[in-house]
Amino acid sequence: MKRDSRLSIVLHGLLHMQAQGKPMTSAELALCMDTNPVVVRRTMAGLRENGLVSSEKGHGGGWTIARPLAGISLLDIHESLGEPDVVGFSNKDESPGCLIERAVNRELDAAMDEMRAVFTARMRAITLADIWDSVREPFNAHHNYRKDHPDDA
Amino acid sequence: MKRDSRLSIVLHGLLHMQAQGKPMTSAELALCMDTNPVVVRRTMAGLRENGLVSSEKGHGGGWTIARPLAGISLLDIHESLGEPDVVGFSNKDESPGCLIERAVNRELDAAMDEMRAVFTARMRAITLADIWDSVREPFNAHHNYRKDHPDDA
DNA sequence: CTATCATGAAACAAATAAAGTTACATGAAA
DNA sequence: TTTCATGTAACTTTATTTGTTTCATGATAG
Repeated sequence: MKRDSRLSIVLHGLLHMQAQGKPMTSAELALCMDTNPVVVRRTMAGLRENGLVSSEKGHGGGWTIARPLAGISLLDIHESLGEPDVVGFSNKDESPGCLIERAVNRELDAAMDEMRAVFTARMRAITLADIWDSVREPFNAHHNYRKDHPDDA
Repeated sequence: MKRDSRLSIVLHGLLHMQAQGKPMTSAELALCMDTNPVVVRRTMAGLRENGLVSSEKGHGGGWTIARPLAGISLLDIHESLGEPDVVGFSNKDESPGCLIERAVNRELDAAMDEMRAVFTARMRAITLADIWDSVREPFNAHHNYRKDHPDDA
């Protein structure tokens, strides 16, 4: 366990929810995603706060996507996870007195900012609908049949 | 201790070596950089293997930059550190069977690749000489005096 | 009503990796 | 031959992510 894989986990789960077409429990999602029900709840909690998904208790409860797929960008999801830093390195000291270290920080900060900008731009441009379509493309090409998918209703 | 800050550490050290104009011991560098002599040796080791710096034992020993500053790019240094991944997130499973997860990985991999490309391009374009110049600029502007720096000899 | 199911949340344990530290061997210079 | 400095291995500390246990809360079925 090293790098943050929550974005990967959440996206995987959301698209399984879409494929299912009805509420999925944390336990079901955890099975799909090879993880733990508590991890699912913990990770989905931020998305619920931002209105991307909703959750219901009791019989027939579970998780549901609360908005059209085309209205949920990967950036929305990233922000719902608390915007963890997507850059894997950092300066040793963020506000040093040493002029040399400040000059080093300036260069590295510029690189980090550009990396973050590239990430943000991409995540803003991609919606869940885009990924969902890319999942269904090979299937449709093979079977030439699309009626049994929930979003075709 | 969270993110990898070795690049920051090494750059800081190299420019202090440049400022000093003579070999600096690991202990001296560690003081400048608020770290430990062993950390300095460990971090500089990769740079020595790649011929960017040299080290000498015994009296008067220490670390020296082995090439002109303009011939050392930040990418050279990054590679000498073993090319640690500069992206701070990852896929949960790199080669999953699930088609949905594969589609998710495709999107995130594309974003990660673009971030790495941006980083690499920037690091390739910047040399130690560039940063060294940016350190001296404010000094020169203030004092209008440049003769006491080793690289002006 | 109550038994069951599912989320909510807190607390704790395991895994990983960077950085710090200790200890000692090696080799060069005074 | 003493001192200084690197080379290296082993261990500890700290930070972060993920996994796990436990129990409270609330909703539905019967």
